Amino acid sequence: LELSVTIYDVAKKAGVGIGTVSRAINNSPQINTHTKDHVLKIIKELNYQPHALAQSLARKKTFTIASVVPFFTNYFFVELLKNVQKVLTQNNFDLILYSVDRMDRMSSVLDRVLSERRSDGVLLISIGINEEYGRKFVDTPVPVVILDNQHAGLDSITIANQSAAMTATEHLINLGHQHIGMVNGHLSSFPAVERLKGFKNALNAHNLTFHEEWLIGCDATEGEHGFNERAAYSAMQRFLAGKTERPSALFVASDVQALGVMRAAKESGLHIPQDLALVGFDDIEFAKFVGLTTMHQPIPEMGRLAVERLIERIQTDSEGGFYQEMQAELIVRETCGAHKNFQVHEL
Amino acid sequence: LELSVTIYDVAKKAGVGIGTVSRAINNSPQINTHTKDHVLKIIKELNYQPHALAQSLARKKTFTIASVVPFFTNYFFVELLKNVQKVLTQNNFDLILYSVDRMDRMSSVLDRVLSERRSDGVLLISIGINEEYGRKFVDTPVPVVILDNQHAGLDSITIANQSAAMTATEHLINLGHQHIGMVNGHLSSFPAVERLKGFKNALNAHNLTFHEEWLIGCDATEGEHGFNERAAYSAMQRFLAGKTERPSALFVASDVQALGVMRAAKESGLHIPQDLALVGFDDIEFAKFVGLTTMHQPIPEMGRLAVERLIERIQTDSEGGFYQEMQAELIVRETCGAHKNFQVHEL
DNA sequence: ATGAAAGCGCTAACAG
DNA sequence: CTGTTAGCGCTTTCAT
Repeated sequence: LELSVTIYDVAKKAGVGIGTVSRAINNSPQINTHTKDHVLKIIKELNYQPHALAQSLARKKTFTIASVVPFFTNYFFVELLKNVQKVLTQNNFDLILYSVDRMDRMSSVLDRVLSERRSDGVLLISIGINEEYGRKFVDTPVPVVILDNQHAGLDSITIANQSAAMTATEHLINLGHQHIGMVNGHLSSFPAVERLKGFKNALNAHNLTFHEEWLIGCDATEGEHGFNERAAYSAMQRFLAGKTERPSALFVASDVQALGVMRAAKESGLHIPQDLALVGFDDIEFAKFVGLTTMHQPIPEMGRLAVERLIERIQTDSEGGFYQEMQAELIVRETCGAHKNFQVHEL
Repeated sequence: LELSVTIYDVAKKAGVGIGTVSRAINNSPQINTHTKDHVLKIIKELNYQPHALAQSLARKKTFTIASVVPFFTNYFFVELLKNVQKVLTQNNFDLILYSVDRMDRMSSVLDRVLSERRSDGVLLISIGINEEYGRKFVDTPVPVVILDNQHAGLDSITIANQSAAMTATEHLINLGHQHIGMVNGHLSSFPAVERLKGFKNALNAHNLTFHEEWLIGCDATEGEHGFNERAAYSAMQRFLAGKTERPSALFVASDVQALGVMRAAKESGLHIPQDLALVGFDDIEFAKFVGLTTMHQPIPEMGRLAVERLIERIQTDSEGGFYQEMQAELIVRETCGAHKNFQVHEL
């Protein structure tokens, strides 16, 4: 209930000026070792802690970064965030987390992040920005890096979506599938667009025709551009109800969606992979558990790279605008039917 | 690349004093509507945004709360955090997130949170604090609320662990099970201790004996007091390898652990629920997907309540120390074998 | 090496 | 109503 002790209290009790106290805590070289020890002792006694906000204001440096994520429920974000946080902590940076649930609130969040100056840098995760904000972010002096999305002129790190989608699709093709559909997120999402391209490319490359009616889109109104279990479940339900002719295999744009597809398939009495082969995308923790064949994203590495890049930008104010693609890797499990004696998760 | 525009720039261009500008942005009643409009127009023109840190310093109020969570990978935290964030946003508060991976770093985080004054309040999620920090937190002027744990003298919100564990266990008993084991987290965790008590109580109440060897503890070295899939998987593997005699049912202290148990059981050729019935705890999103019978925690409500309580404390500096227990609810799905025609998740 | 003083950008009390 | 001024708690010249 005591008012907190300030640098003045320390200075007075130590019999020095506040400048000296400041030098002591910031271990400046311009201080006598002896006085420093003395000041440090007083600090301990008084249990003094510098006021972080005052420091930030004076230093013009906050040692925190702001991260904005879509209102996270997709475990891909979670795993990303976990690693982002980890690397941040290792570098003594704090994290202010903004999560955006409704797209119409996005701009207000972006504006705040841009100009409130509470952070030294911003990390946009899975956030697509329009031209207007692209310009703003390019012009702003605060470093920005985008993860799982991209924008010209801004540091961006993504998975190689197209080639990964091709790999996934070709795996199905190599397994003998000729009738392949795709369940995708909403095309307002960058990854969704890219993965669709890759899917089509694979089909083309193998002289298979792309069936528009086998492209199962997920409702973006359910949030996250349809990249969630529920949206995929509903979409799949509708799809199965409406068609008699269906593909023998599906490339699903994310693991959480694959879960929804599996649920819908099960309810329709379809067996996976016998009746329907599946390959997902992400390799979230749960994928292993349900035997989902999927494209593994190096999530920890992506998080690490993004943060390291951001911190580098902050500390060296180097030029922005680099774009890096990470490679995904096919993890063959059971849902694609690749193994003869597959053991899927059954209770 | 421009240095940011300050309140002085606005004042000068508007031909007023900075006080007036301040009044305009904080919509104080003590300002002429006309001048206010004028100032606001200039603000728009200059694209001025107040410096959040400077505001906080001057106001002695940050409008942000700090939350510390165990290095989150357990989906229970994630869902909690999601709702915490949501309610915070609704109240125009920001979130600084601290996550602690190693317990030995806990104290440094708690110290910082306590005295850096970057936040108006702190929310401890699933964090058990010792006497020393308990005292510190009780003495500090900054409001604290603890979620999913408790400490005397501090606002705490938990699920009614004991009675929920009893309910879960009794469900198994009512289904006819006489040989019931429990897989638990590490006993350094408050919920683990409470749930064990409830488990034993249920056994006692029904004249069933508690078998120490059927108490399957999870390794806390894997983090989160053993409340994770991996730890449970390993523990279950060891258990199944070592015993010939095993219980016919298991109460599992969390859903993520139940997932690990299921994985181990499957690998040992055990069928669930025929060979082994299971009831979990939490009702995370995936529980439904795998047909896990479990104790549902009202996670959104808990998050909401915690934040609302914290904000109330912040805004009214009322007394702390209230303790609230929320009730869990049994959700019967398939893993307990309750339904005759159960449909478990199978591919 | 150290104390004094000038900010950092804003709010709020104080005169008018 | 509005301008001026004194902080908020710290860092950082600038003298000494």
